[in-house]
Amino acid sequence: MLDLAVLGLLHESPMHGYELRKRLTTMLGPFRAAISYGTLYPTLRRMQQAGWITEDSDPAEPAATGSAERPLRRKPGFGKRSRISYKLTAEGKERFGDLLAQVGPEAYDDAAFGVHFAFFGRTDAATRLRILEGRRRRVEERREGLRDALNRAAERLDAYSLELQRHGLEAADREVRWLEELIVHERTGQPPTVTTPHPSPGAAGPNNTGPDRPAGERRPD
Amino acid sequence: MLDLAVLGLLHESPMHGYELRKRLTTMLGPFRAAISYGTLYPTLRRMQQAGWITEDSDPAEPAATGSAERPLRRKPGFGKRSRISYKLTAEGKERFGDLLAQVGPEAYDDAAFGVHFAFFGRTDAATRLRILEGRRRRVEERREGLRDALNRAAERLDAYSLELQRHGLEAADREVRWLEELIVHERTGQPPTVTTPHPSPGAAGPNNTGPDRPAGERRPD
DNA sequence: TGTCGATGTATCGAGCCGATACATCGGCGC
DNA sequence: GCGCCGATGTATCGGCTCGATACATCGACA
Repeated sequence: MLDLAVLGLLHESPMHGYELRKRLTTMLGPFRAAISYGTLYPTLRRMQQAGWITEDSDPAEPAATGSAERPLRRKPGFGKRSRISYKLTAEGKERFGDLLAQVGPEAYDDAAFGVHFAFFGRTDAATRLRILEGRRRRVEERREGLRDALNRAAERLDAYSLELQRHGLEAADREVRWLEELIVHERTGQPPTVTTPHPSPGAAGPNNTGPDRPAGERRPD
Repeated sequence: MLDLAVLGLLHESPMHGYELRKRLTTMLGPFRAAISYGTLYPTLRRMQQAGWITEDSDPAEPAATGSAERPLRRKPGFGKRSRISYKLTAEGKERFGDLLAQVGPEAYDDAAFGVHFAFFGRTDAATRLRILEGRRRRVEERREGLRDALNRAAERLDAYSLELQRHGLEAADREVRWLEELIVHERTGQPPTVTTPHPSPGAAGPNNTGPDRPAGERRPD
């Protein structure tokens, strides 16, 4: 889950941990609370050891400002810049493509679905459809469970528990309808968000005209 | 979080782990996926060591059915009953009351809020209001974050990310409105769920007429 | 008789979180 | 100029939690 998100963000441009966390938080906003540093930094180290990312010594200011050698931060009271930028390796890009294409049941969980969806612009149409339908089935099961609980145990529950179940049922129902709309749009080749204030002319639209694009190697802008 | 839920369920009647998990799953349905046994059993052991619960040797069938010895599970091929029922101790009831009354910021997280809400029938009115308002503030913050992200970065995001943010924003907005209704009902002394199919006459209604009831010792039925 | 799914208890490795610590930098008041 | 403070930024630790897995029992159905 986190791997895919980090690889996708670093695919756009190199970044350091702090910035990465901010982007992750907004990206996962609807589904998770936030990513802790206690999660992010071990993940970065693990991905570095796997060879998917490397430390990038200076992304924006390539030390050309003067003769100052910028000795790095490593030991406290010694050294300089405190930022460590990470960038994708070739293996990292490959890994990103693999993770985008392979869709297991774990892709239907709240957070994982959000990440996959956020990268739909780089995903081929067949995979998009599979993910949307798998997610729909997942939420439908949840909805039926709620509905059964409401019908079977209505008398045994007090008013507050009842209201909680009712609220959950409504939310699940709403998400199913949302997914259904998206699936229809996918099938007819329409991009989503026809109601968005900014139609984002041309450039930002996903590649939906040709189905089954290879889903790798696509410049963000 | 789990502690409160388990104590609350065992407060109604003794139960074994499997049953406990099923009830927890429906109770937390709207907010979490499910509680794993790898979470539940260590929690039960911890609560047992803390003295809040004890093993109950036979709740429904007190071995009076006959001379059949019901070989237990303990060691394979040795021993007796396979179910282990747990019940609350006096300390457990006390602990439950404490957890119900004390409301920190952790009570506003998705899952914890759901648990607190499910036990509102045993919570005094002042605490109910504090939890609802805290939760509202929490969701409002999330909503504003989403709104800002949508306004600031609308051009930089592709259509799918945009749609994801929009969907999350709508969900947050809806929950805020739901909370607001509940708060109004609390303030005017009305119980929730006026739109429920079963009005549940009398018996199941929470004690909302008298504010600041001591929030302990109340038979479920 | 066999075996299959539901019930039931239990553990393990790995992931993840909240709290915490510490360092740097720019701006603001004085 | 100077100190303080909040935002930026990296990092670790203990403990909770999950998914996978193992194993045992029981009723049903062929």
